[in-house]
Amino acid sequence: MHIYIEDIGKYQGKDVIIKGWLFNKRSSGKIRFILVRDGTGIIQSVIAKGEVKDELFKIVDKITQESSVILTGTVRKDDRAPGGYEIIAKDIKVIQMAEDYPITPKEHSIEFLLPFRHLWLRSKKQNAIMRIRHEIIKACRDFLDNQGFINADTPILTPAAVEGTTTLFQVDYYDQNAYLSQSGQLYNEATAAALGKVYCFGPTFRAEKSKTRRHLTEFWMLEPEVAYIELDGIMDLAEDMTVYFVERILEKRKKELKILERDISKLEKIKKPFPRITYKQAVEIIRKKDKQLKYGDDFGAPHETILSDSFDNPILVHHYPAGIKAFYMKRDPNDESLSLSVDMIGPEGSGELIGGGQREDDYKTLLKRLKENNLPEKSYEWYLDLRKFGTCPHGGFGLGLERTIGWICGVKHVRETIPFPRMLDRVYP
RNA sequence: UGGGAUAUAGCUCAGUUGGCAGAGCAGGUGGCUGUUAACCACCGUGUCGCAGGUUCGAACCCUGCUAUCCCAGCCA
Repeated sequence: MHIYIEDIGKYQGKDVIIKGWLFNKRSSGKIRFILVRDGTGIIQSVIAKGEVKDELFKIVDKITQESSVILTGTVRKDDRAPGGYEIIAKDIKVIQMAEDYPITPKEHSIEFLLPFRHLWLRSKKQNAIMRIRHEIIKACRDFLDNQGFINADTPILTPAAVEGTTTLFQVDYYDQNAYLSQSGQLYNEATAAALGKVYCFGPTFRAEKSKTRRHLTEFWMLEPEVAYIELDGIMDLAEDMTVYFVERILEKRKKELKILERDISKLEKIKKPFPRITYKQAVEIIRKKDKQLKYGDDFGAPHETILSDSFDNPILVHHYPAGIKAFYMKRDPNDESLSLSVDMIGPEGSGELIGGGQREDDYKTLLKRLKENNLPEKSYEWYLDLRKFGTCPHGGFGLGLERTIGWICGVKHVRETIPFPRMLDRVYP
């Protein structure tokens, strides 16, 4: 019976079939140990001379790393085996003998590994990161779905910029130009007014000349948007969702965190309530360590790290000056210079994980903002309509998936948190 | 787009004052009946990033170029 290695514990004493690839092998006299991986785990198999056909024994000596194999044998509990179980081999069928696998069992540099990303994904740590990525996605979706959110995805091909055109990828769209979406937010506002509570989740594209450990040109963003919500409610949502997926990872993916040598105690400290501080208070905290920063400046990466080092939890920074936020942010009725915006700065220097806020919901004010930003009114006609036909206070946020995974996994650079990273100088493989 | 660094064996790196091109790992062969990144012995491997220059002599010094990595702005 074909089984997966992650389920091996259920088959003690039984004969099973494992379909996978050779991870590594060792030998000692008349006994051979092979490690087979199948994507769900790694299992050791023992091949002893005299207990199997001589022919099989010879094949084992020849199998190369990453050759595809089908292993048949009996499951046995044994403390000497990594993982606690091993398979006493009865038969091994080589589906294809791999030649000179480039990623040998030793340390490699990132320069070497990146062009082999298609193979690098087979390694233990990358496997663990991808499993955590999957779990975070699933947890966020479950969290939103349980609260009655509707997944209403927004287009990737869009007619115009959301916030300026310099950072957009342009594509030919029959006889006109289109752009790859850099946010689903504006469309989210339309679906929120149609469905109440919505989210979109998909790839977003930024043609920024960014070459930092927190940037990809193609990344995934989860964007919830809610009708009849105000800034405090948006912060509650961001906080609750974060606590939810952190708990889920600690519950279901401890094994993967261990493979990644992640300090779990840091994640166990994530508890409600998160500190909520105004932009002004944040500036004061940062200025204790960096006098260069002035009120009105946006935070750079080192500033975010100073902030995150001051707390165990993620920090919700709200009421940024309107000048450093997008045109659609609603202004604070008590102070027109401030926006009803919020960013969530992740712990341990993981950076801005969430950006969002309450949207401008007044037709005349929004029109004025468009003009101030020299945005083409015609392209935004449909967006303005949302303020003409039953406007209401509403808002939401965007969560950067790769940065979130980087934080949870304790991986510094976001390129390892997506199967195939797209960066300024890299679109292969 | 700036600032910093690197480029030597398949990989990770060392290479002293300018004087024969090195090690570990991976690979190959042999040995070992419970190995855990197994171990032991033996074996092979080079456009020293590219193009010039200085020098009796350059991996090393000088000039230019190319590529890559790190950090940052913009942002999620």
